Amino acid sequence: MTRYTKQARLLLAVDCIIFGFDGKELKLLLIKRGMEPEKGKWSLMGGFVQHEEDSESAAARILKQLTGLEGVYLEQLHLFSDPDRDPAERTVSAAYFALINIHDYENQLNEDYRAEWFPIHEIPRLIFDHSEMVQMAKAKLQYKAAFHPILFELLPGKFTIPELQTLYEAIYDTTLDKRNFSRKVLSTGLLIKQKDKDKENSKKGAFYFKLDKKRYTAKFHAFLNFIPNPDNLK
Amino acid sequence: MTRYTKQARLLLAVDCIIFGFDGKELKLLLIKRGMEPEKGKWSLMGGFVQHEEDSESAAARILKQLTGLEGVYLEQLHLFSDPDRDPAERTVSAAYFALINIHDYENQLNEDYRAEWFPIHEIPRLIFDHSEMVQMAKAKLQYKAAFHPILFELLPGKFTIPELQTLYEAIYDTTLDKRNFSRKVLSTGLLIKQKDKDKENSKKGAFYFKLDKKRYTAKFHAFLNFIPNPDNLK
DNA sequence: ACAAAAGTGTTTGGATTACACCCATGG
DNA sequence: CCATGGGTGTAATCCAAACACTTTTGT
Repeated sequence: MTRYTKQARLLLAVDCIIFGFDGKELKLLLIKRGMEPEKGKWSLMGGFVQHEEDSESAAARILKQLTGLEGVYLEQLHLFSDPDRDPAERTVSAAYFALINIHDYENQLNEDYRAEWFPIHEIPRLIFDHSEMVQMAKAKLQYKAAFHPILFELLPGKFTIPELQTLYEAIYDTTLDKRNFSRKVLSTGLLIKQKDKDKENSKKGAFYFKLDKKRYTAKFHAFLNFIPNPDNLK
Repeated sequence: MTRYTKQARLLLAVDCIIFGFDGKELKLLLIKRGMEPEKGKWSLMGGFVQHEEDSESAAARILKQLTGLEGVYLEQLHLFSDPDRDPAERTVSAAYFALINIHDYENQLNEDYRAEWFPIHEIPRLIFDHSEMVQMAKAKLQYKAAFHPILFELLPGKFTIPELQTLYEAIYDTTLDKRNFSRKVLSTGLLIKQKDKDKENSKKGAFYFKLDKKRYTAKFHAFLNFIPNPDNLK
């Protein structure tokens, strides 16, 4: 059997940039690294790709290890391959970003990792090139969410329009006109109005909506233009 | 020194999806694979990432090996990591796509690889998962070119508006209205009209334009909306 | 003189924006 | 009864699309 005898072998890791939204702020789930080097420092959740799995499965496995969640939105971001990125040994890392419903996650948390949610504007210093990964993930999320209805992945099954607007405002660090916003969102035909209201956040109460799963799947790649001037993104 | 002793090591390759434009058609540069397995079959140009280099440098090196070109537009596409993608040995591959000016390339060709340009609609069967890579690269090129002025990378330093339009039409397999197209393109302020004309392709002759490099760099990430209805892309 | 491609302007409809008031409720 | 946030409509503007004729010149 043929083998590529002269070539260098290396380690393949995956790291997950895990976004969550608590109704108010965009957050990132970080852990205290459990192994040397840099043990005890803040880090993205990661792990090594095993011999019989691809990097997508590895990312899903690792995400489940930490959060207990399956079927989460997970997308390959970038391969980071600087020869010196990990001082211990040549390791390249495929970064994935995940969008999770922060409420699903509560209670399921694997205590082993001492994970914590950090507001996106208060990310601590991270090991290796993880800060760069976070930067890139943020940029990609902004880019993608400007055109595709991806942010619903961050919300619970039932949500209100004002909640959704707060989420967009958090992602883009801006404020939006609520009349224009709700018109745009509703005009996509992706939302189904419910009979009940959320009374937590206001006296009047705001109607809940659910995603129309069929149309969501169908329109996922359509260009929806939620954001007024998507220039000056990257 | 710490090492990750229990983990599996593997090979990291890069493969390049090399696009070119001959003024008429979008093309892809393929080689006859020179090693086992699958020796002699059509393949993307690729190679292994060396111990002291990152995957970007490896892709640039490999591109130069084949075409002699440096400073080429090169962008990471995706990491392909199916455990069985290479039957010889576990190898993951970072795919990069390159946009080159097909005329720069002529004459410099490295004969060793028996490379040939194939029209994008007549790609032969490729080894491993290379067809999937090509598919993804095409989709990404379409996606990106709908918003960003990336296609100039495929043209020579001097080009005409009709040439540019032909290129867009080739990428999207469609036809465009030349009045609307030229207005849009010129309104970006990216083009500088030259004094001379191309007399090859018409009796009247079409004025040459050059890219305004400064503005091109500045506006590279802006949203230019060259394509009427970018829905139904992916 | 005619064929072939380049170049150019106007009109129309739809979409996006800006903007302000009323509604329902809990305290 | 009033403070708080939810919900809705309209007018003005801008942008994109549709569309046709004139120009140049090689043959």
